[in-house]
Amino acid sequence: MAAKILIVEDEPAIADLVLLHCKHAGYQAQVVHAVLDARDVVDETLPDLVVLDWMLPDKPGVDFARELRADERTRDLPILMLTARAAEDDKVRGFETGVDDYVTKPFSPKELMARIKALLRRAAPETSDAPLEVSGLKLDPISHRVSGGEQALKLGPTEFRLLRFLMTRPERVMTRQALLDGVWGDHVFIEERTVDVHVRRLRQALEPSGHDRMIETVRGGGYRLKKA
Amino acid sequence: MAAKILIVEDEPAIADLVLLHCKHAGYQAQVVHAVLDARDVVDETLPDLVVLDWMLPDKPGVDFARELRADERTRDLPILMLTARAAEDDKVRGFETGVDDYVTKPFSPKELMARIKALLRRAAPETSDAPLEVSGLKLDPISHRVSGGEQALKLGPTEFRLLRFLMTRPERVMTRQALLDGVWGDHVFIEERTVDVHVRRLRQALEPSGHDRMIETVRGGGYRLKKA
DNA sequence: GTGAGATGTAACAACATCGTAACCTGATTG
DNA sequence: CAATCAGGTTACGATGTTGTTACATCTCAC
Repeated sequence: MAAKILIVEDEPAIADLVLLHCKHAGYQAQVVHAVLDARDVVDETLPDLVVLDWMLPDKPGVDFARELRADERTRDLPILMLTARAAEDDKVRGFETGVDDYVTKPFSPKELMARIKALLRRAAPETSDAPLEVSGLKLDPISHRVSGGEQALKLGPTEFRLLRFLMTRPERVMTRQALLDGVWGDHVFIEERTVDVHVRRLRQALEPSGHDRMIETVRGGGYRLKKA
Repeated sequence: MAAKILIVEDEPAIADLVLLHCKHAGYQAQVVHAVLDARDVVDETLPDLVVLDWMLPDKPGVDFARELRADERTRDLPILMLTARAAEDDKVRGFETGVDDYVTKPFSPKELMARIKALLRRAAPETSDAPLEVSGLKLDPISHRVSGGEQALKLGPTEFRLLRFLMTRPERVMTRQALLDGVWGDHVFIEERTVDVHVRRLRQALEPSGHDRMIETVRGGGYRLKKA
């Protein structure tokens, strides 16, 4: 399951360079040349990381970054900014929009790939224990409380971890194996069908507030936490 | 009251990156480039957290970490190690000296900040002697008096420290290990089940005023002091 | 429609967690 | 020294949780 990378870059030489390296590293990469196209691709495929040029024909890259941050669906999508400018001022502006990392041209492909890898490795914002909310369903990792609307919900430990995992990755289809790795641990030996049972239990636990319908089954794919 | 962060890093690019992010996150941050300078700053300002590079011009960062651990004043000062080496071996060496966390370059600024935040939160100071009150339950750290409503309550020493610890962290699920670290001391070797017994005793002591129900059990998680 | 594969559901036995009481030790007190 | 007390550990039973399995139901290609 290779990570999907979207490259937004109008200079062909650079775009090709990055694309090539990404593919070589085993990622599923795709180039677009303008923000307009980028929006479409993000909507359709929801990539795992965006490599974003600062200067683009139709719109500055920072603006697009801001757009991504504004949308719940892409709030945590890692963004790596690519730019010729090295001025301190720009760095500040970049970080203020929530760009995750910053590479100035000319760059070494090796360094770029290392940073991409690092971002992907930690893409899962599981580390943060900020309260989560998806469409009225609230989960607080600190107090371990879950509520749907005004209704307090009672979850078992595994259901809690499962829901937390899903809420940090809304709209994303998670395979049963991915759920086992993420919720149970990387190397456990558990039947995939067990996931189904826990999804069922989680749905049951969410029923009182009606949020059980947020968990969609993707036939042949896995499960997905629907946003609205 | 922003937390003070000291950054010990000789590579300007990285130092700036970290500094920028710290400031952006609202911390009071300062960069020094060598252990020699770091010592001075620590003595003068006693920061709340140190971001420490592994390799420094005058001395390895680990050595400085060891120094900090040896001094009573800085024994509990959180240290986050920054290193280019990814070898497992180094990680072990880092943790052995009492480094609290470890980030390998290249790193995602987002991840770094998340870890800094986590470390700062973990070190949340017990220090204040101000009287505590949570939902009608009152505790005075100075006179060691506890009362629920009009009812005066009688607690043993350990129960008192346990209650105080919980009252400074209401609504937060505390694992048994966290309670052992916080109430008994950081590295004691005591059975986790012992916590249960003391929670039981504390509940019994709170029973006269009915506040015993404030202490909730979180199955598979630990205990939590309910607020309302 | 039919059949095969995928998913939902319920039941179950193994296991883990937790509350509680009892026990033991060492320190303190009178 | 005896009595008391606080604190840590252990044992046991009640209850909750979990992974698996078997069977029901659904979906889709043919």
